[in-house]
Amino acid sequence: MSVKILLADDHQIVVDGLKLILSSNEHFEIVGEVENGQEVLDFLENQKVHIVVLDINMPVMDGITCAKKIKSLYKHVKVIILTMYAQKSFIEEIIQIGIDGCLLKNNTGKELADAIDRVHSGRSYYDQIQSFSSDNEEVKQHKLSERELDIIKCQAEGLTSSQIADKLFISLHTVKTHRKNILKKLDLHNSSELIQYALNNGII
Amino acid sequence: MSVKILLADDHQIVVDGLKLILSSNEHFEIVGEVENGQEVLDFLENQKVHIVVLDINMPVMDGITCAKKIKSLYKHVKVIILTMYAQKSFIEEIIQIGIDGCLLKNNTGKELADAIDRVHSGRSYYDQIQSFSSDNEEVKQHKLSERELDIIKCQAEGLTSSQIADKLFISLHTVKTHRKNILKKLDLHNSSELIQYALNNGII
DNA sequence: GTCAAAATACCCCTAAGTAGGTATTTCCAT
DNA sequence: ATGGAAATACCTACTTAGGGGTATTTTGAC
Repeated sequence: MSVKILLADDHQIVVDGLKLILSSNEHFEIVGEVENGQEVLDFLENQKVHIVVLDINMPVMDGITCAKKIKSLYKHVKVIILTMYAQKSFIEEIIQIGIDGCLLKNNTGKELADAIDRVHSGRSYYDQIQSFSSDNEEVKQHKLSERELDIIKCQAEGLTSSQIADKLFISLHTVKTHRKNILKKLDLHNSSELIQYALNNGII
Repeated sequence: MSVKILLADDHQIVVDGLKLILSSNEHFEIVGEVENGQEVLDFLENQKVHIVVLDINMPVMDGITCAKKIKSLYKHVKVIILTMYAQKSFIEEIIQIGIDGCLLKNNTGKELADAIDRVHSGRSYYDQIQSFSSDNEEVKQHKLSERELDIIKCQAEGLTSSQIADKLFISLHTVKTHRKNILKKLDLHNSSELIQYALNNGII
């Protein structure tokens, strides 16, 4: 029986490429292509899928959030994350969520195919990432809370602290406290570094 | 005679995909794959290439800088830019440099093949971009000077204004003036928006 | 129920950024 | 050589961010 694969990436040309890479393997079957996390969930409602290949940086719903929902709603569906950067800060989260595989986009197509085979057979596939997963302690300290992520997202939109306060219905003091904690956790020192970090780590 | 194509993208999986997409067309020949702009120039020194397909966001040397050098050193070599975002701010520059084609990564593989055919036959291919190129006036106002780009890059590193001043050997006042002008030109209002803009437009 | 983490909110103070000017010099192109 | 853009520098003023506290309430896990 062929492995039913759903591709989720907002760049059509990447999807076209992945499709061709995977179609060279005859027991792979691309059952769908979608552009964001929400569409993944919509798709899974109606179609049988073995493996979802997820881009981390997608509009509407990002890959990590999507993976979380997949794993809580469809335990049997395997998830492979495809990402542009080595996203250290997410490794702990990725493992905790139970994501089955993780590859950088500078892997080769063959490695993706290998990862799919491996994951489909119930094992996991982490490339260039084993090194991180050992020292859980430190990683854990870097993990941000949901509310802290809210703050970052608002700030990335260019909102000032008081605008964020209004939007989230909290006090200006609270916003400042959150950002203070974020900067401390991540060892950053100003908003420029924060936005850079957030973009490079798939937070926004 | 087949069209000799050089692919330049730092994501191997995208390159693998492009290769497969293009190899379905028998008069295309992928003569090389490289990871950054410098390698493109090295390659062109020794090999005959008709068309270079360039990613904008590459390490070591970005796509725009590379395209400039290609066009000044090898007038006969055609350049097609492949980019993640609609990079409004670069359109004027792209046209001025004489880049032959520009596609977003959310185009399909077939569109890339069409673009290559079109460019190879001496025409140009701009997708979703014609709309910008008409009103040159406004675009020109958004163009940033070299020094302004320096300031942005420093700020993206997390440097404060006085640190930037020290690094560039100019006065704190000058740094502030530059940033003020940048924000005004781009109609942005704080550093978070600026960094976001810079990352989305290939400035950093 | 208890404990810890998260979210909330306030205080202080200093540093930095934002926004409006004006003005000079340097450099390139017509 | 002359105009215009770019880079430089300074002024005032106001706002925002950054960094140090402390403290309460809410929430979820065990």
